[in-house]
Amino acid sequence: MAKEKIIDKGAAIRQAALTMIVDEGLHGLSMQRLAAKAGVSPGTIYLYFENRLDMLHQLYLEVRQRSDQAMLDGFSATMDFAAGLRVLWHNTFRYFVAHPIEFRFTEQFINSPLVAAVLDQEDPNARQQRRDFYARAIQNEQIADLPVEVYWAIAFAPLYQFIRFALEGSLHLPGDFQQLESKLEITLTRVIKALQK
Amino acid sequence: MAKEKIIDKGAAIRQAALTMIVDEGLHGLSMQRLAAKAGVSPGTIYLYFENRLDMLHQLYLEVRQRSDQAMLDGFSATMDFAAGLRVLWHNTFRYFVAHPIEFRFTEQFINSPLVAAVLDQEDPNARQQRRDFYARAIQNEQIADLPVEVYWAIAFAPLYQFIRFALEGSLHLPGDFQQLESKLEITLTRVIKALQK
DNA sequence: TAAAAATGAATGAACGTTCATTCATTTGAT
DNA sequence: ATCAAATGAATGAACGTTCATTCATTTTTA
Repeated sequence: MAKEKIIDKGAAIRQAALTMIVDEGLHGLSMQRLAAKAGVSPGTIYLYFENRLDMLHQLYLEVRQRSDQAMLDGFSATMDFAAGLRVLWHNTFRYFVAHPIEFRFTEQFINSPLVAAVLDQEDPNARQQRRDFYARAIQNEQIADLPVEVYWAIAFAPLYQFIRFALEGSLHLPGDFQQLESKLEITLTRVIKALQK
Repeated sequence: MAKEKIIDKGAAIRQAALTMIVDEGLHGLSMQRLAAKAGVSPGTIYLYFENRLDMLHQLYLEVRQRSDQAMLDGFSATMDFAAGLRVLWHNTFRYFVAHPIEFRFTEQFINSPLVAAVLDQEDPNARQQRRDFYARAIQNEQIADLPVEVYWAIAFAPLYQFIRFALEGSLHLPGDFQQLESKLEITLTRVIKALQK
């Protein structure tokens, strides 16, 4: 009943584009070489995307949507602060360790001027959930009443730096993932301490 | 005795290149448009740089050298941990708030695959000083005996995130810089708390 | 006036994008 | 059940432009 192999050209293009960007940079993505790598003709790309810039925007929004979704798995803004932050941290860490190409693509994109064009198109639900969580934690006196930039810089920047380390390192060695998760836990514990009243 | 105006073409090229990259991305830097913007002919660029890639590498290493120098101003690895970290944070913050283009260029570059080619050419003295400072702080029990990734993620990631916020925000408004420095100080205090034994 | 610095026209390769064309599949009339 | 008509996904050659780079020539400096 099921087809033996459905060749989804749109998916092939997306996949090839991400790895090309990660390997060669945003400037290294040429439409003709992308077509060759995706096993598709140049014209085909333009059936799926309006143009090169539109493709980059779409790629980012899709990748970002998926990681935002993964981050919120099992999370609720009404959770106890330490428990909620732990969920956010572990979800994010696991998702990006499993999807390193998406992590590096995201980092390249958000550090390029391209990001300005899509900032307002990011998932508003994810954003709102994180906001509510922060507001509630202050209200319940689970964390100090810190300015939002201070809160954000302490609560999340170490997480992303830690993921960067994890992806640079020797993740292929056995046992490394567990060791990393335990170091992540140490980091998280101290971050929570830093935010408390 | 001094010339009225010394036109340093090398400096004009470097300056124009940085702003072009910040405004249009690494892929937006074309040699011909760069020449036009720097008020120089295309061939002139090749008197100062071997080729486009060499220029990007040199730009990064020079920018990085200057920010590393600024960061270490008045710092010594033998300082008390809290005092030393405060010097590093404020130096870095002030330098990049005064040089936003260099900050954004650096962020773009280190998040691109180009960084791999120059990682081993970064200032080894700056690196060693930071290492010594970390080792001493543990030895003197001024901070907990944390894995280096944990230490680094907590001690510096919030600083760079905070600079990112500062550069996005309305720095041109009067009084904003002082307000930012006081928020930086709040962040630093909590980071130090997170690292202590 | 000799040397050094700078020029800018020229080059071929590569770029993003277009579009006339193909053809396997789906539709609908019989 | 048959088959002509219609569809639209996919192609890839071709377009005009822009790319990084070169080098014979001119300008500036000392």
